[in-house]
Amino acid sequence: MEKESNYPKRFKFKEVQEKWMKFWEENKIYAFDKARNDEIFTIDTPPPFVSGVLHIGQYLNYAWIDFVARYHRMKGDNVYFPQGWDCHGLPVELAVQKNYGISKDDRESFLEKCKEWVENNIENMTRQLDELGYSTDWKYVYRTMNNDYKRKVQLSLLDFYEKGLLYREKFPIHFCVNCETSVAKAEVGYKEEKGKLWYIKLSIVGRENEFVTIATTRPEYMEACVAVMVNPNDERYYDLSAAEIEIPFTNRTVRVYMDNTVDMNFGTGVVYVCTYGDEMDIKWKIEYDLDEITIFTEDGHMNKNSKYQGLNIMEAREQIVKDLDKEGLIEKIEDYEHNLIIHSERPSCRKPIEYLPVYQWFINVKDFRDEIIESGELMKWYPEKQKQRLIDWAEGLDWNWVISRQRVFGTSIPFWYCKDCDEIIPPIREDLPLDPVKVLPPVKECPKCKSKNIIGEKDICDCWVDSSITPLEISNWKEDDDFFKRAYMDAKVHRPQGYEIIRTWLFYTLFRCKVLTGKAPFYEAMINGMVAGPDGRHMSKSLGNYIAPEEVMPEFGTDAIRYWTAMGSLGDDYPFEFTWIDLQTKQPMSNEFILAERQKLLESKFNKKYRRRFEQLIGASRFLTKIWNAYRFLYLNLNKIKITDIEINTKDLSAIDTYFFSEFNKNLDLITNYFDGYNWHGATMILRTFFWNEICDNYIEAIKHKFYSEDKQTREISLKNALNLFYRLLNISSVIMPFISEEIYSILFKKYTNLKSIHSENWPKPYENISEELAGRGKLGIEIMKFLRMKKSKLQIPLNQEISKVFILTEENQMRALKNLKEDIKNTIRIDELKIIDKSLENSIKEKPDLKQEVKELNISVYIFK
RNA sequence: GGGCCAGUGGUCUAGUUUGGUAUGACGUCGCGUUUACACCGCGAAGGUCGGGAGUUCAAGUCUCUCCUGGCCCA
Repeated sequence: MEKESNYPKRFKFKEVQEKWMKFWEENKIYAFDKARNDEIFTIDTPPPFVSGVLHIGQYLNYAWIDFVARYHRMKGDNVYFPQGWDCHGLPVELAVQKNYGISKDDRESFLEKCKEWVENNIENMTRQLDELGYSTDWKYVYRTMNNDYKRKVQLSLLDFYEKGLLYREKFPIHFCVNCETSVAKAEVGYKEEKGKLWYIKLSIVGRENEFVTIATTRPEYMEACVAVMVNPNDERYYDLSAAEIEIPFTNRTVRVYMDNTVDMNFGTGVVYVCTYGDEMDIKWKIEYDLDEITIFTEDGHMNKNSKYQGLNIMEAREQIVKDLDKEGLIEKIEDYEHNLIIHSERPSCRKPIEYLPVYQWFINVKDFRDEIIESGELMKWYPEKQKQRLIDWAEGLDWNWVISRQRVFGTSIPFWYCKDCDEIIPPIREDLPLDPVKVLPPVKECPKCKSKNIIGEKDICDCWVDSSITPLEISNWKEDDDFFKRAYMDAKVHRPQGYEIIRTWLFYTLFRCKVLTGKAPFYEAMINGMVAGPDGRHMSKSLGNYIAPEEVMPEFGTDAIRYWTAMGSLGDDYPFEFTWIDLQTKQPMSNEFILAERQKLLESKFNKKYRRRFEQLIGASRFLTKIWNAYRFLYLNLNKIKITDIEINTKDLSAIDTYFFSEFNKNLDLITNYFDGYNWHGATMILRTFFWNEICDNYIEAIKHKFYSEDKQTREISLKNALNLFYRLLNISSVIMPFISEEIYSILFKKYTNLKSIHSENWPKPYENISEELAGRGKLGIEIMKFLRMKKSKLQIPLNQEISKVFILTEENQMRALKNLKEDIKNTIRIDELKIIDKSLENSIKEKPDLKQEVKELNISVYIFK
């Protein structure tokens, strides 16, 4: 007998994970073979933003990607599976400012710190992915902050410039006049505020004493008014079509436009368009090509375009209202509650945000709407319905892409411009990558106006400019033409991602890669949903429904987490379940109660009183334990029964074996179909049910007795058959649960194959030459066993106790089959005396059974004697 | 405010494209206690498919509307 340590009762995932993580890396189990020259299956994985830790939603995302990689490798595809890191972003700058107290103005050391911070985070997150069993080949890792990556980004921008698709123009951005800085969209928020609605009368040109009344929350914008809008369906204003309106205190008039996005129920149904009161103003300015009249300075005062020059915004508002009132132009003032856009990410500020036009860099994307849709249509979508998100977005697109950001840590926009005539000066291709702030322009003077006033652009690229060329980065675009052809042009490129970035990452990638290469980048996309809290709401710390991966990984291990992710459904949100439990009473507690307790108690006390129970992960762990126990049983017998291989011979198959092999074939087919459609949920359900309820509860139970047979050959053949079937199931499991599969493989199967790792194994094949007729007989046997087991339970006979006598009556045509199954039934159910009797002899049975029942479906009657 | 997606027993989930009274798991309850596994086995209860209206012989499945949640945009 071997020691307990050789077949531990429990699956010790901690040690197992460490062991195999190391083994896989040292033996390069997941290495991409660049020399292999068949078609490449490229997986264009999302480069996660290097926030420091992966959250549970990303675990789902990356586990799924790993399923794709493992499954396709097993299917024999030449899988190219690199991983990257999205390094740039506002949060890096904010973190560095906060954690190191360095200002952006100290550009060089600030950038150094940003890099350092990113490096640390990449290290942590790499470790997390390794722990997740992520089978990427780290040899092909990339980072958006590296020079070779930046080079590709800048080359692509130069291409766009040369195609006439890149330009520079003034465009309004969020601007905080309190902090005197531009702010990113992520830094602004909305605040409910009680304000006023001013009704202002404006006179109509050429119509004596006729006025139109507009309603506004921002009267100080009056002087920046460039148009007046009404809804074309608004009967009140039919006569206003194309009328000219006088703007008070200016010598200007503006036109009235009809636009059906105007809300007829707001105020009077007439609104004015200014530079720029809100986002609608920006939209209308572009749509109707309106003038641009700025009246604010960057420090929040009126500028030279205003008669109130020098006053701040609120002072100007007061004054203009007074002046309008003096002229009798204020019709009325109402209280009004509205959402104010504020600088919400800086708690010390939280002041209103204005829109100020500044020079921005643009890429023309509007003209490529149809091409993007076409690229989307060319792809296979899993699930199909997510395609709609892309198409709706593309169809509704009405702005070009603003690619510049007023930040410092990012890819430089590699252009200069002439301060006098706005001419753009491109870099020399061979000089890329470069930072135009630090490098002199390739010309001495402006080629257009001869000015010497040439400025290097200091804005940097939006992160999506970096990340929307990932298929080009991983295929070595403009570095290695041969590999680019193989890994992009001729490859099947798979794109896995969440639905929340269809409109950004996927959209821009489809756009840019097509423009740059002429070929739509993707063969297919697999879309995952978002992970929600147990209440179905978005996970957030303040809602108390948040869970960090490190809170559950040590308790349940990787395979259980991966199993949980596999149970999520394709393209839909998936809640992470847990229940709060009172540790004393063991009762579940409501979320509201827990939130209240959290606020009342100290954290340490709270943690002593309450604990979370993770139902889904418990369910996953049980399945792992079940697999583990099945392995242990086979292993224990393998120690007693010596076999030299696990090959099967069709002629050695019993009816029972045949039935389960046939069932395996059917289930393999189902699972393969589910996997082909990236429906992990469907596949995992089948695997679990088949393995647990068929293989463990029925198959192993039904062949157990053969392991103790007197006949050596019976013992060997039955064990071989069982191991063979178990191995195929283990191969399927290895996609979802790589650690337990490898562990069992190493103990049970390695000696019969010549593979270092189960992860080098192929996708299992179905059993050949299976007699369906024999399988039918096996099924009959199993059904009878199930029936007898149930009745034994009903009669309260312990399962290990023998039933003294059982008669099975059946018709002539089934007699032979049952006689062949007799030993299996007798030994599995533990019956002392089992008789198969012809039904026509029923009347001759004199004994009184404890239970007598006819089973029509099986065409039998059963007599049971306790 | 707009667009899209989702809403199935206490909880999660299959089924919705091609209409015919619902799948599996967790939990609950009853019985069984041990040479693979009580993180087990056998069995049972529990839903009319978010609300309402409509189409149809028939709707979870089609149409409309409302509610709730999610994502993106505003």
